[in-house]
Amino acid sequence: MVQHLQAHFDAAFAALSDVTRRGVLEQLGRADASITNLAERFEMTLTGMKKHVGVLEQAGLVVTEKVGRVRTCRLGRCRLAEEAAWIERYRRLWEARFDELDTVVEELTRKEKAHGRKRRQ
Amino acid sequence: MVQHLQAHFDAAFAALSDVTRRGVLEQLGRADASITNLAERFEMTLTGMKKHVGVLEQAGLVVTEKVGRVRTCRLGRCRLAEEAAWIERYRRLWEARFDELDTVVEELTRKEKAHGRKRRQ
DNA sequence: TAAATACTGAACCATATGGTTCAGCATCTC
DNA sequence: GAGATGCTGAACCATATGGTTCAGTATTTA
Repeated sequence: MVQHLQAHFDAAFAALSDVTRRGVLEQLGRADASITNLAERFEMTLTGMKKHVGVLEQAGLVVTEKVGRVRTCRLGRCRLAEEAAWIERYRRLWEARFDELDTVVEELTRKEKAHGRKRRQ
Repeated sequence: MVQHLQAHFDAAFAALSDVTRRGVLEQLGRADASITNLAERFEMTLTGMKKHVGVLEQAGLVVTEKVGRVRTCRLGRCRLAEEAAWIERYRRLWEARFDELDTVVEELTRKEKAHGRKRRQ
């Protein structure tokens, strides 16, 4: 279960680590699109775009459906909820860590003052 | 400026896309650590761990300082604020997109009801 | 000063990534 | 049915990734 989550994190963050793919997600947020649409908009070959869509699909961020000869891409069920939560947890950790550091610095400063000038170089 | 931000996104999300690196960040949230510390905890060679730390450092998530023979790693100034914001924006987009879809579905359902049974196969 | 510790760099390896071209194969459209 | 359209798969390419080993160098420590 945990491994499963971790694998999902790997896939989702990796999917987001490319500027084209982030662009595709934003685009699909505005309207569904075919592979051709996306390839044109991002100025690359169909094959190249299909690979990006594949990565996004693998991560659950996009779903596609082929009807006739055109494959339509739309946003998938993955809403990045866990990913957002992970980052939020990290941010709290970060803050706690630096509050702690502030305390240490403050403590040192306090001691410095208490012990006076004799410590100065 | 935008390119700069995009490059940062690339680096940050890529850094987060590995389970070991996410673990290192969580670890450093608890306490600073040397390369040796981290390598032991994550059961890999010093060289391997150093590469991971390098990636995290590149992304600004970690800073390191070598004093004597030990290099200490701690959390860097990057707090993933923009990344969190990006994801939140995406989530709102996602919801808007699906609300819209709901409206369409609702609309269809309404029409279906209005036009009655004659349409049914 | 010798041995242990901590890191570093180069070299290597397998696999992944981000792209391309080219040759299909369906499916529309005329 | 012929041609245009849209996608697909294989093959290729350069570079990156996630690891390793091995041979150092620098710094403690005994």
